[in-house]
Amino acid sequence: MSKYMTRQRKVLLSYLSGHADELLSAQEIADALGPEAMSLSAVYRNLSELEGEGKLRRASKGNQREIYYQYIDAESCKGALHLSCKKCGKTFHMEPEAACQLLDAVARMEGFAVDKSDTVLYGVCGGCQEEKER
Amino acid sequence: MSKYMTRQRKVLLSYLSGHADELLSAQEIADALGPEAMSLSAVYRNLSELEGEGKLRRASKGNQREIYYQYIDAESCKGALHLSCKKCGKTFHMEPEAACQLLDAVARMEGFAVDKSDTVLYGVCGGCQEEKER
DNA sequence: CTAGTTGCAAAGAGTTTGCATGGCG
DNA sequence: CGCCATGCAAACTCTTTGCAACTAG
Repeated sequence: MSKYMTRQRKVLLSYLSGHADELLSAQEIADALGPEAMSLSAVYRNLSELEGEGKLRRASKGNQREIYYQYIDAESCKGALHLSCKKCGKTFHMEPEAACQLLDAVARMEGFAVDKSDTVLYGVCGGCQEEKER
Repeated sequence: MSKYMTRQRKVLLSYLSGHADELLSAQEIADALGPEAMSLSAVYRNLSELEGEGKLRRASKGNQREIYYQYIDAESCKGALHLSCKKCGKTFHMEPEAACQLLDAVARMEGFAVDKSDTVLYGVCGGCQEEKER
């Protein structure tokens, strides 16, 4: 898709690499990079391309209308199932083998083939559960 | 929250009851009810209220920017895990017991407490898998 | 050089809100 | 009757797009 590696694209990719798995809005990314780095529209256009390449996923956050983008780093995320904590907002990874076992179980029982890259489990992480108990 | 049961509210609730679990946009609902039934803004206002009461969930569909609403009928959905097919768009329910087993497994392995009412598994349903094979 | 990219500003799409009118209880 | 809800249209927010200037290869 992308033929040229422009200055803007480099900065964006660099930023995203350092923030893999985080839910970021286009505006947040543009702000983080600074107005001199690249325009908002360039952010949108690059995000769209990354999405087309499957390196990025669109997601919604809470009950907001804004679109959030999540960079899926090939190495750290391959095959992992994503767990998102509603309290602290952090994303966790479930080991690929364990995730496959679970999803295979769903396939056997329901005849439904779950797609790991599109699915996110929402709940409360271990850390936040402890806080709650106190 | 809602103090009066207006004609519009009745029509809306009646429609939603017959379409529990479906992903519907505000516009689709307004169109289905007809322009005489209620205005688009009334649809939005009522949906917001239902959301506040926990009877409705916001969701995003595919990679669209539109917000979709899903009516969670207390009886048919309690405890069930939702499975959403990316091909046909239909939503399926996974039996409560089976779902609990799976999610308990996640809790044990990862220390992560999954919330069934917020989680949706995306993938391809049995019917669409067969079509694909042909 | 040439085609892909960028910035800016204008256009779109969807959702929310202000205000006067109307209707439930 | 009083107050909540509705309808309409304007206001908003976020995202996309047109176009001329720019730049990577």
